[in-house]
Amino acid sequence: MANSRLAIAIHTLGVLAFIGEKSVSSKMIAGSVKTNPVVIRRILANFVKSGLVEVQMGAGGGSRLARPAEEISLADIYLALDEGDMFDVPILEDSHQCPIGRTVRPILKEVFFEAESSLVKSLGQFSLAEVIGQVKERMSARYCEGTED
Amino acid sequence: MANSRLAIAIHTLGVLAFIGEKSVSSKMIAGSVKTNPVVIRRILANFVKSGLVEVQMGAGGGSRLARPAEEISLADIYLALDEGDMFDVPILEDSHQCPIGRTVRPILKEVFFEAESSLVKSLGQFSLAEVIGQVKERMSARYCEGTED
DNA sequence: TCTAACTGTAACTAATCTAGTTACATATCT
DNA sequence: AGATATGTAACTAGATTAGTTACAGTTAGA
Repeated sequence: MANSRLAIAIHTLGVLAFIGEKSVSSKMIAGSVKTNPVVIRRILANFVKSGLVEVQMGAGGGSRLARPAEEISLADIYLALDEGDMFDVPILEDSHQCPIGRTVRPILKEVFFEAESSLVKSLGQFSLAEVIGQVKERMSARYCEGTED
Repeated sequence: MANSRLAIAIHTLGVLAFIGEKSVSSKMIAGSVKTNPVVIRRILANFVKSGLVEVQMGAGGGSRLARPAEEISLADIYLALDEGDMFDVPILEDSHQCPIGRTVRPILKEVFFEAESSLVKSLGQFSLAEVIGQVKERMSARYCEGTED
């Protein structure tokens, strides 16, 4: 498995947080993330829907955070992407011969729901502001050393 | 996203736990899970590698748990599947123009590692025995009522 | 020792998902 | 009007998953 949507999403909002008040175009963000502007716009559409981002169309338009980066957690970002369940549990009809197969699904559903909730809770402990804060720290440290790790 | 491997894997070990001492063929398990025996054998191969299951080849062979179901947690099962990172973080070369892009990757790696650890920890709170115990409970409840939910 | 019942694994297909891309209608500023 | 944005549909390429067939190797038991 491996899905880079969450990483791209956080990076995208990170750019908005970094820039601040000004509107940023999807083209600029795409440059930072190194992908196509349409990919960025698709992700931004999720954020508009969940109220994390405000977008302005037309010349000089672009997007910016709808609230301070301190008040946006990584859980907010993850949930805004609306990716659905992390683990799938195949449906077996009631007519299925094996009683285990007929019975185990709701139990697994519950367990997976709890596991995914733990993940979201963990993501909720970090704010976008903290992530950007760390980026700034490392950027300046790197600049002073004049070298990469 | 959606991956049913974990559900199939737990179901598979559940059958082994349910049967107990006797060896169970991949064909039988496949019948319960409603899939192909090869799919089951592929998953069983992961469990053999991590020591959760013992397999015997040849006539009358099959697989069984290598230790009691009480001592197998859902985290053990998840980790045995060896699915790699849940979230990918694209690599941007040091030469990449945007400093955010160059710097954010290790930070996201850390955050995602913690989030995934929380998920594993949550899975670790359930044992295979508990899952099978609940299956048995619901099976008998269902039998008594003579109807489905 | 032969046979039937197993596993291990390679190879292929079909379905699904993600990312990337082009294209174009629509909106907005100057 | 013209330049600059977004929104979104449509297509392609690549990766991944599940399902399937096929077959070599292993083992128990008649």
